[in-house]
Amino acid sequence: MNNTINEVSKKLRAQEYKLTPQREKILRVMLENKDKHLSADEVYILVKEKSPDVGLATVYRTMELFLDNDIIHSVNFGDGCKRYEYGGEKDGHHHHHAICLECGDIIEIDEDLLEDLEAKVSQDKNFQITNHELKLFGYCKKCAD
Amino acid sequence: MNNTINEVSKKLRAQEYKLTPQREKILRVMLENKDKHLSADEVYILVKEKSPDVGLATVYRTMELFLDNDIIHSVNFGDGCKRYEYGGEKDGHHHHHAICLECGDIIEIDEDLLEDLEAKVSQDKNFQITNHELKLFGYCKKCAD
DNA sequence: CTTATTGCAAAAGTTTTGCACTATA
DNA sequence: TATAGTGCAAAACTTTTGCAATAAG
Repeated sequence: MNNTINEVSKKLRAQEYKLTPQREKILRVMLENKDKHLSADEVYILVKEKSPDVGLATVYRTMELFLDNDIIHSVNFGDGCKRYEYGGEKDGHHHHHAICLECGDIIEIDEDLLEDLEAKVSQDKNFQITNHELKLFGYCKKCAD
Repeated sequence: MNNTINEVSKKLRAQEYKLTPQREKILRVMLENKDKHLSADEVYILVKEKSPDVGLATVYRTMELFLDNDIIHSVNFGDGCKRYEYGGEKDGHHHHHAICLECGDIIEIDEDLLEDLEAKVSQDKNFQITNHELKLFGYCKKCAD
């Protein structure tokens, strides 16, 4: 993890940004919650637990900075706020989500499986695809009728 | 179009809801903008042009009603607000979107092409899929390098 | 008449911004 | 000591809600 933090620090410095103590704390929270989809407020609460003197505005500004520098990416599940996950867009196409309409559980789908579709769209529509986002809605094992 | 309005009216009455004049005006705006993705505020502005005495709260409440009754569906492009499009979820899996990162253009993709992927996910994860949402990001013909 | 629906204004929730203060190179 | 970064509070936006007035069966 410290290795990752160093890499991020380097990436930021390359763009003349600093990895300040606050930003590092926020980054640590993102790394410790790689599997979750945290809202800005949730990040804020988690950061506050260990460092009570970090402001919510700093969290928002840091998320924006991390997004711009491709350190995190955001997803929107339509629940009223943006959610963030460690890992940039340019790290390649990332995983999909299956969202249970009953219990709200989110299942990660690591396989890609969109190559054929993308090939067709790129050809038919003359659209150069750099990334994608797929959400499947339905019912998980527990909740299926 | 009047035909569609009658169908919606029937659908609502079946659930003991009325197609009030306000709701009909909102529905007309949705029908006149089938190809667009309107925010609540944009719908409000369009409705106001012809009927200045309709309130924004009514637009929000009507969108909720139309969503519940599968008359419209919503999409979220991460720009700070929900967007709505005529046509329900249950009308079958609907089209995908290719979003140009340069000019913001949204290209509709009518083909589905996700059957194989869904079959695999449903089997591997034991997840019963009822709908999906796919966004492709990249560069359109005009903007491609 | 009785109940659903509406408009308005207020409230709630998320995100952004202005500004004075602080840390840091 | 310049400049980037921060915390706080205020503002901006989207969405929801309470409530009295209205409309419609």
